[in-house]
Amino acid sequence: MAVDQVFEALASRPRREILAYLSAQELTAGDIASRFDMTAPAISRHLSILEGAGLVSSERRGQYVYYRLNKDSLVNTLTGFAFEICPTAGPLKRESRKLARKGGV
Amino acid sequence: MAVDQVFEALASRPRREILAYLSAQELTAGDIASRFDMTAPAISRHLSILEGAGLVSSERRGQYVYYRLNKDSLVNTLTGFAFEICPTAGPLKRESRKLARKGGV
DNA sequence: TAGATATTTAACTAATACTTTAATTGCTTA
DNA sequence: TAAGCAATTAAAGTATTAGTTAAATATCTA
Repeated sequence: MAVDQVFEALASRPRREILAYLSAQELTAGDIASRFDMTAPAISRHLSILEGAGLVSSERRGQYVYYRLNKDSLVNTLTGFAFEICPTAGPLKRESRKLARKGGV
Repeated sequence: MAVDQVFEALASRPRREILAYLSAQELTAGDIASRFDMTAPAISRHLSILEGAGLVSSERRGQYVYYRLNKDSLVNTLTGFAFEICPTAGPLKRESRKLARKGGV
């Protein structure tokens, strides 16, 4: 797993915001660009960094390129790191309880 | 919470390694520097970035400055972000189950 | 107090990253 | 095929970052 690239990719607020947008639905590059005060090439670069880190995937459908979030990749990297640094920290355990109560698998 | 600073701080392999070292025990700046092929001033900078992000704390005791990990800060930020992006992703739930089974509070 | 050790700050250099404009590629449709 | 939209790549400039050495600050000890 490309931990270096993941953390590098996350070290940018616009890139984290892109992930947040993609968490709700897949979007075209243009959709994403329209949500930022930034040129299309700039967004394209950010997207390629996110894709290089394995955090998103892209698929061309006709004229458009659709991007979607790779949720497992993101969560695996973050929790993997968190557990490595801090195997039994409180907050994560609290989240765990919450999920367990909800019956989340 | 300074999410920006946290992710900025984590976007550096040596800084993540420092956190890993500190996860086991508190260490002086010199202890840490001796583990890297880097000058003391460079390490000092890394430490101040980590401290600025709230990920570590420092305390001078006599001649030495001891650094320790702020576990909650790290885990809160990472899991907070992971849950924001991806509230019910598989891996985290898997970790949750594991912890629940162990009886981890 | 003088000297030695630990750490940080300052000043500088080299390498990276970000953004913009301009040019290019891929696809659609008239 | 030509025109037009979507998206990326290329080129170039600016800004930020990481690292170095040298100097300053803090503390300990002889």
